[in-house]
Amino acid sequence: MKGYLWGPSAATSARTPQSGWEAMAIDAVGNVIEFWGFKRNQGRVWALLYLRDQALTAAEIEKELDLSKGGVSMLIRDLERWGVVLRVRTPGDASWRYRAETDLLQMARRVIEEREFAFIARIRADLAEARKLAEADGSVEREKVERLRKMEAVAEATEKALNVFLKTSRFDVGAMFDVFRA
Amino acid sequence: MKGYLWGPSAATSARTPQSGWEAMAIDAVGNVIEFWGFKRNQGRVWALLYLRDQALTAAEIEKELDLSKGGVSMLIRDLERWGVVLRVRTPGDASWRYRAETDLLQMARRVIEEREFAFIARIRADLAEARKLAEADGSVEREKVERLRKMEAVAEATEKALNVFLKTSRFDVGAMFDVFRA
DNA sequence: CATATAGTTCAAGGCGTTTTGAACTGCATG
DNA sequence: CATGCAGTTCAAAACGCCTTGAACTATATG
Repeated sequence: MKGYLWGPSAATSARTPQSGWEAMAIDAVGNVIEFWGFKRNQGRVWALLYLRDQALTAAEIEKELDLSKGGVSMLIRDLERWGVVLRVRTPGDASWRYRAETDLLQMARRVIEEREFAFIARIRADLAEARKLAEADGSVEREKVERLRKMEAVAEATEKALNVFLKTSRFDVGAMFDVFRA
Repeated sequence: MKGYLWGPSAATSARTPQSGWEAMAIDAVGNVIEFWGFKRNQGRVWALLYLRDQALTAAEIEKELDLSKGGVSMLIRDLERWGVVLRVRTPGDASWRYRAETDLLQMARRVIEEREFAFIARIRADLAEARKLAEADGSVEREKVERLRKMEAVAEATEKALNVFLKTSRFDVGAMFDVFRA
């Protein structure tokens, strides 16, 4: 419903969607990717490139998704860094073109691993530290220390669940996604 | 580092922490809970009540966590609705007191189930709809429809992974957390 | 090397969410 | 039934994140 609907401009290409199904799919991917903790527009850019199945210029992406020049630059930088978009130089053309690599879930897993694990690990460390301090302080009741220990377990549980989450997306899902790589 | 450090007020109770370990633990729980998609301060309120192991008044919570009156009211409302905090009336006291129930992870799972599944389901529906439209439109290449189908698979994968995530936190973790209920 | 166009950077602005605080409601008590 | 305090509500402020757009840098071309 947002972006991607500023008039027909029918001349652009035979591919320009008349009915909104392309935009709908693009936005849907944007939403999935947002769920995984990335920016909506990162998902939309990837989806556009993937669906069109051809390398587009930054200017084209900007126009198709109704983003700003600077925004496209930054979004592409992220996607390149994660290896899900490739920058290619076409012969007679002065500007770069970008095309989608297909391992979107792989990258999600990788980035989440780096990002979230560090975060949860830090929390666990804080709780462990708090418990140690409480234990050292002789005046703290045993029961209270016990409760701190249980709270640590919450953080551990989160870490563990996250682990399973990622493992699943690696094998279960990963196998399923070999279609992409084929 | 934020909230919870406005001077000693040593008279309040023998429990008032001199060294920051209690605040540290409370903030850590706030961070875990935020990770699970709730408000940081919902976690902090729960953690305070759980750690103190006694029913506190709204005024006390307000003071201990340096929150506003209105904020405490709303936070408690949420926690009550989710069943992780109970409202109790003490005999000689005009005001309510609140105490922590111990099934924090249970509630996280329940709320996530309601909230996230609906969200992902909607996305999947959008993608399916987009594919149907594309299929109906005869001018769309087969390859493109195929790509739409693969994008649907991403959404399905997300749903599946989420499922495993929640199942894990139910059994694996759930078992571990029987200590809370004991 | 001058020019034009592509791409990058980042301060400022926009936007959605959370928190505040003041007005209000409700309840218990004298 | 008047008073005071506990609790609720909600508009406005604060906050954090994302995007914009203008200035800047890099690159290709004649």
